[in-house]
Amino acid sequence: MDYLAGLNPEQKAAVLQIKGPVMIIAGAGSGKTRVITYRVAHLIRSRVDSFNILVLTFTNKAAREMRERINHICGPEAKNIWMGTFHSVFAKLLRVEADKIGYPSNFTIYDTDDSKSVLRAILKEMNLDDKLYAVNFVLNRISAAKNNLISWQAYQKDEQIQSEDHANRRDLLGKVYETYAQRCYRAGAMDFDDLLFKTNELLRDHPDVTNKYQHKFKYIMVDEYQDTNRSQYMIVKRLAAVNENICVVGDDAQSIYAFRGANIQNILNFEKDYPDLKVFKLEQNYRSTQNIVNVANSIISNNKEQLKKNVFSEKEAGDRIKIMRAFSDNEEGKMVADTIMQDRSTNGMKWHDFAILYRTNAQSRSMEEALRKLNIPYKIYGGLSFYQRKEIKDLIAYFRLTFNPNDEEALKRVINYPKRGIGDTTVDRIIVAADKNNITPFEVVLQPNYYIEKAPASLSAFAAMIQSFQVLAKNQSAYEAALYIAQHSGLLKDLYVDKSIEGVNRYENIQELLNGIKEFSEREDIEEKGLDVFMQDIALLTNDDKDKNKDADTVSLMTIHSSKGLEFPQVFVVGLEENLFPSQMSLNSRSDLEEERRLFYVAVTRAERKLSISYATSRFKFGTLINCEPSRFLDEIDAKYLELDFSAKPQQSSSFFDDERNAWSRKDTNTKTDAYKPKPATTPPPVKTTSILAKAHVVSNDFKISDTSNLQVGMQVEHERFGFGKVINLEGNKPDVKATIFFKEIGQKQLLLKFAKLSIINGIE
DNA sequence: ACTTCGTCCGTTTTT
DNA sequence: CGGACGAAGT
Repeated sequence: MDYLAGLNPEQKAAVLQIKGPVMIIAGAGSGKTRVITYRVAHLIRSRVDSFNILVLTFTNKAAREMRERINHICGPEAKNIWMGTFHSVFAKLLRVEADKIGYPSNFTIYDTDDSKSVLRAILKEMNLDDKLYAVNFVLNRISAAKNNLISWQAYQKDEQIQSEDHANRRDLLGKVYETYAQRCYRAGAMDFDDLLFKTNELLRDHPDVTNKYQHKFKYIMVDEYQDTNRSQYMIVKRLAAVNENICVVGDDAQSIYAFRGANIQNILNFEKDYPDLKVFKLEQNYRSTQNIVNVANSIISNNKEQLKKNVFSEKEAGDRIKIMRAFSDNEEGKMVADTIMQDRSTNGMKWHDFAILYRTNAQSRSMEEALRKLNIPYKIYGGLSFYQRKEIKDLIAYFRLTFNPNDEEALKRVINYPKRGIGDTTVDRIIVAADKNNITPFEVVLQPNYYIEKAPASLSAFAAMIQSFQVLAKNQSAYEAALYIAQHSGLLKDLYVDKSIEGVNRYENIQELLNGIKEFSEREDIEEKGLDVFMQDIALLTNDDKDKNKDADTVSLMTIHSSKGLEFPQVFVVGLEENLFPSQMSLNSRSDLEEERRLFYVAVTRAERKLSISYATSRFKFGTLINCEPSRFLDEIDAKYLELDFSAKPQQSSSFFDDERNAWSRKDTNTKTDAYKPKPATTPPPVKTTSILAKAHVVSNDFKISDTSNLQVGMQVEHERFGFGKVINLEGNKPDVKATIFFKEIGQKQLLLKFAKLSIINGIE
């Protein structure tokens, strides 16, 4: 029982309570992960079969870390535990049970880009106003519906929803949702929300299946429970219904994902679901100094809705929290970089002891620039992940198509990449034919001449190629198949030819992916090593996956959202300005604002020893400079914990920041509104630059378009815009003759004669 | 069929 | 400022 020794009484009690419903309210830095891992270890030591344990997390990283730690304590038994993100665990389950809901077990997982692309196509087909039906809006709406377990049928029947859509002149949203759902189904694809939504349908409609998993997962633990949405909530509730050995862990103060459907009520009301619930509160913070904890507490106390708890620290009081004011976003970056430079040498710290946290990804730019200037090594977390890069998605699209030829998005992505003469019009014809005949686009491609007019021969070649991939993928290892596909699709060559910096980069990325697949192929610990297995949850992987040099000594930059669960000796929270943090979007409702405040709470509680908070009084937004006022959140912190790092005015009034805010409004009462108007009226109309170049050549009086069918090398010609030139080469056949012409004013150009308007001046000199 | 250029648009946050 | 999309040119 050695693992219990290092726990405080509350932690220990939570670990030991393995039967029945349990809720652990874990304040920031209170040793939550330890408690979960030890609790799992304790389950196994208590002779619970590891096959009967399910642990759900929100990020792959959390799952991986936890598995490692449990592995450490329990050894190989850990492997049998179902542990992972909601999305990956239920994707796995759905692949097993796919036939029950009419899906192939190798269904594709559409990422957000895929979903948007499907929607764009639908909205276009339906001829809907792209202002009213903005893709992002529509996707959010559908996503919200799914997360609340509202099917498209229910959506269309729901009077409240319908009247709301009607009032907004978006009557066809329900129809869009329906088409979207059908399109995904036809493609054998599920989006992120479907993974949970369909799991719910499966469990709802198949009692035998539900029963099976209820008895399999006798012990269920859910991390970050405050971030669950209705869909996740219902899955957990169903699975736990028989044994009720359900343990949820979370912190209502750190619920920051309402925007994607998380419902904080799930944790606030958990007790109502399980009356004989045992609640444990972990209130001692082992991470941060007292000052930091106190600041965090004073921030969160402004929220109305919360479970009451008293987070405290017994560490030293620590430094006061430094508030920095900058005059611009660039200066803010400079101040942060300077401070890092200085503190590192003064206090003998490592680069990796520092983190810079911001509200929006766009803010990383000014920080990066400042760090680069001082040669400070840094790493940006989040942003677009390896798997979101174009070249990676392209190759993966070939893989997807190989295993699921119905995957329409994958098909559209690669049917003409690399270029093989299948243009948009042909693709449109394919889609139309597929819709009309109620078949998948790939089936059209298999018999192009039967379904569409004027099918290019390259279509059949493309189909044959994909089919050859299918055969190959069955018989070869993941690596062999992947390499073959990369080569024979032409993708590898296409990238190889591009010798630009980005081109070389892309080529290297592909190599890196292939290496990753190779490693996968050589793994000893799994049975099935086909490319299809590798592919299964690749859509669910995110950035932190292939961190080869995660030990590198660098400053960390990331959004506050992605910092959740992490901790750093010294933290900078930047951009504490009205309309940025709190975000402008959150100012309309109390609950949104409270979520912003929780986000601030999360940011502050990442710091172990030192915390600096900064704001700028002006910054660039969409390329224009705007004025900013300090965030209201700054006022909410008790001033006694603060240290203002600029020549502060005498603090006679209750709040310094009030002064500054008033100063702004006195100076310019329109600051707020001006900044967010699309374009200030003062901006002069943009100067047309095109005509200047275009008119560089004045056409001769006797310019008339000649018949160029007998054009020969060496002839002098005149072009409307390019001026006088000499033909230096001709290539290509009949209608597609391409001429290379050297123009006196402009230089060498390639022109297609069937389009070019040329006047022949004279013959060969 | 493909390329290039101009316009419009917008940003939270992510599995 | 940067990406996404449509129009016009090649």
